[in-house]
Amino acid sequence: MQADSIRLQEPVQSQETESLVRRLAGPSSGKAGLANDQSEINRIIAEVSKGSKFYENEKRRDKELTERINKILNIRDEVVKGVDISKIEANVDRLLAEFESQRDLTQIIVHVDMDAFYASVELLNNPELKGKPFGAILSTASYEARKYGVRSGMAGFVAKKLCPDLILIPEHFTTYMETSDQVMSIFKRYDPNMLIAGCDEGYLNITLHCEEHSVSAADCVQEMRRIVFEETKLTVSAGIAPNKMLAKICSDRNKPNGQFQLIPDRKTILAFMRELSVRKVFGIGRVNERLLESIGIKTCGDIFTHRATIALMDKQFGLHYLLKTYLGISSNEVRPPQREERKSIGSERTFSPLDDGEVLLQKLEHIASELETDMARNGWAGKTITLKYKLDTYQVFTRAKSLDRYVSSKEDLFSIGRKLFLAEGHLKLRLIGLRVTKLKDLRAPSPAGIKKFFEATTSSAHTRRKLDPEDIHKARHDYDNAEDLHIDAMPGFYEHEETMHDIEVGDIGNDDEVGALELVQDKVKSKPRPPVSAPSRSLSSPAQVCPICRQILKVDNRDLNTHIDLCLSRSAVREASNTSGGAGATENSTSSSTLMTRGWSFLMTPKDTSSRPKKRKRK
DNA sequence: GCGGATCAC
DNA sequence: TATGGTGATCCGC
Repeated sequence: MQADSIRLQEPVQSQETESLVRRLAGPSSGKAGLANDQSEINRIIAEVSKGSKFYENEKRRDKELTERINKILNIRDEVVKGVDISKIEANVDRLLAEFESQRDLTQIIVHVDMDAFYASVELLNNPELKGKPFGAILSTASYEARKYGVRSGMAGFVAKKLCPDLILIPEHFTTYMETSDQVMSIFKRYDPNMLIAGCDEGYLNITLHCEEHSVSAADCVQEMRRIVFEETKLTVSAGIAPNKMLAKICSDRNKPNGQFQLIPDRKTILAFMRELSVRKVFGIGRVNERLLESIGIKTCGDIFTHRATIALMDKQFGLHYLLKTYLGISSNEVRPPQREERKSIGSERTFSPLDDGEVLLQKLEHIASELETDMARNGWAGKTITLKYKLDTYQVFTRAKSLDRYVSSKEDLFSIGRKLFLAEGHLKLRLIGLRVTKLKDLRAPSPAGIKKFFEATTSSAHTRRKLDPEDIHKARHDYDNAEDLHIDAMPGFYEHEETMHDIEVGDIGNDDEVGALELVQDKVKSKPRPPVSAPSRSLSSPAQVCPICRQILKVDNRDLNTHIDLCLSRSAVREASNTSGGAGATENSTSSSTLMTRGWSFLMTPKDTSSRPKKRKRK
């Protein structure tokens, strides 16, 4: 077969090609949904994309990632040299035991997830589409279309190539939002305190409901799904588990129109996690998947196998996060996002590439105007303005300015944005946007007058004038109305109350070493290249001295830094394996525990919504 | 404080 | 010909 001969030749091609092809398949591939033969689909996507600016950008990023991986592998090779692995493992195992002791199996958490939500709503309103592959660019694809590899976010012409019969329809955003509200209100009957996480999913804690109605979790969810279907004709999938991370993974298990329960039993959970691909875990995307893969971690079970490596490279991998993932432990706190948790508000627009400064300024002015409206409607002002732009090459840059006063008017937003923009010189852009951070809540009660607060809330926030349809539309669109938040918030899977300063795995560094590192980092040039042209990189590499090993190196700053990383790891490891009883005598372990807790270098920790320890076992 | 990167939806 | 918008977080300066 021809396919075979092609496959035989494949390994000759660089890994780069393989990973690039995967990258092009899009961010969602592998996360959820079909597990069918992706390779042919990926091949088509790569072929059709080839040569475009988008493709070139993906290629560049893929190359950078490959370099990053090589660097990590080098560090790992150095770091494991001559260390007592079993000793490190023993320390990790103590950490695991500590986490284990905090496991909470008492809550019944449900993750509900509408099946192909937008597409399903379209089907209701246009039954003609039934059984046909259709999609709306950038927002949805029916299950039939997904079979062909069509994904949301995909360029129309690529989608058409995958599925020539694809029907493209306009999207009806307001309808989706109204339907979403309808569905959410049903969920709220089971948990009025639920967390809405986007327009088609949410988390519920049904512990109380099940107790009060003497009903099992499975029956409760079954009923909830039935009622949603009866009232809206939409199907929903659900996962039942003792925490948010597990519930979310479970809701994907029997999709579409199914539910899956992970019984709250330690052994069951461990067995479940052992086989689970790390890619399914919230917070692990395409990049982290590849980084983990590079050190042999594909499933959550592999985390345990490689726990020593991870511990030695906590900075790169985030030991605590991965250990909790391996154990299937995460936050089980369910509550709506609070207004004061809001960190930024922004607006941005993509257009066909443009290099006329005047026209770009007009775009910027329009953005400023939209942002003003948005901020006014929701009662925000802010101190820092960030300009964002994307070149026609798809490279993204941001430029920020902090002020000594709060702003919210279009005039302020535009004039600051314009300054930032003009400082960049001549650019060819495909996107421009503004974001405001350091927010002040204009609706927050003033510290001075409680009375004022009371009047304000009763008149404007709670019993405001009747909503007209326009208002509903807008409120849905911009997520943060007082009561009914539709914020795409981080569910906050992991609480890392770091109560374990007494446990150390690889005591990374003493203060001297930290100091040395910082000293060097100060000298390192900031790497972002100037956006337009300007060849980056200094050409020659002056000789430099490593502050740790005193070796003289003829390398540039970046490589020097890599070298120092190695040196630091090495000495840290020596120390860790030389120190007998590493954990015992460290009552005051500020430096190491700081480093430990800070080690989230690339595995983003979903936000820890502090607060309300449900049943903290220890203080 | 700033800028780049990653991630979720 | 052609690949989104909003918000969050973390790291390394």
